[in-house]
Amino acid sequence: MIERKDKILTAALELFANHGYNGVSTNKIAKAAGVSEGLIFRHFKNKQGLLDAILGQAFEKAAVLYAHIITEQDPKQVLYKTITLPFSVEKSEYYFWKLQFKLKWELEISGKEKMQPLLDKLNWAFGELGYTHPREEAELLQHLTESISSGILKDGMETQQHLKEFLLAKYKV
Amino acid sequence: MIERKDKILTAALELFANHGYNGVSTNKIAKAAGVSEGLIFRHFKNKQGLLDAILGQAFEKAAVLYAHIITEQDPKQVLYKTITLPFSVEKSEYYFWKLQFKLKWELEISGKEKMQPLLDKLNWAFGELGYTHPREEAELLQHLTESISSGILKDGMETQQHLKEFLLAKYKV
DNA sequence: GTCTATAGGATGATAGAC
DNA sequence: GTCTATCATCCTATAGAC
Repeated sequence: MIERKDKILTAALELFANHGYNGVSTNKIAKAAGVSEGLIFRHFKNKQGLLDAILGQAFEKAAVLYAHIITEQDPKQVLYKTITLPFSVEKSEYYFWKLQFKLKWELEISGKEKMQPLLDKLNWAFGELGYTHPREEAELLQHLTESISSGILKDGMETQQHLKEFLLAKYKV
Repeated sequence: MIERKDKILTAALELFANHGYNGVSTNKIAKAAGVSEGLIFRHFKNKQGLLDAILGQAFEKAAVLYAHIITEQDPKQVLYKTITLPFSVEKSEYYFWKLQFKLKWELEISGKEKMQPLLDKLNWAFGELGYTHPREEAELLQHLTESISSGILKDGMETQQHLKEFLLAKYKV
């Protein structure tokens, strides 16, 4: 039995991911979830509380993905996993992922702190591999995966697939 | 004498760039411009019309910047101008630039077509310079400038400055 | 061109019954 | 937990006077 609270969360996630926070009313969310509007406020206090609940879920999902890279001990594997990460996101987590990018611009929620450990790990990996400017290489690769992710979300994974192969060859991993 | 129509455009640009299209009401725009709300609808028909007018201005500004690169005949200079472009945007055009990124996500206005001639030019330049995969190199560099632009808009130009030097050295331009 | 006033509807949020 | 009814506020847009 699917709880109504979860139906609200699922409907809100999809709507927020597709139309942004300010682009979706609680009325629309209630209708999409097949639930009365008042119930949203019972469960989440207000609209912002609903968003926070979804963001909490997103944070957990992201932490799992990042842990795979941060705990990796082989520097070449760190690069490999970083490059392939945008291409390995599950269909079921697609909306969580899109929401991150949407809110980063709409509400200027940066999520920069969450990326710092990843940047540090890349820095370490490039150093281990003998690159002369590991810090800059790390920032560059992070910028690349960021923009490739954006490309996947906007135009589909097929349009970026060839860049994965190209990057893996370029970094020899 | 500054026309009231321009005051509306200026105020709306700043507000849209900072809070997004759905995050700003015509009431707020009117107050920021020191103008009656009704005047907005006289001049621009509706809120969307106001946005379209601003987007028209933004398009013109962008076309000028891109023309500098597309008309360039020296392949090395094409790379140089592409890399330095995000760092050469005028303070006065900052809001236009930020608005592009905001709307790309909020309203899913891609602006992809506008970038195609730039991508073709980069493709040509990398080919001229003897790169074995000019198409992929072009897409990679475009992704990089896209993400560096994003970084400048979010965290300031200082935070990305060292990447400019690093990229110029990397591409030997 | 510009303002004031206002219509008509949507929005976030609450109260009370079941 | 859930729904219905409702409220005060805000929103886009229009009408009419100056």
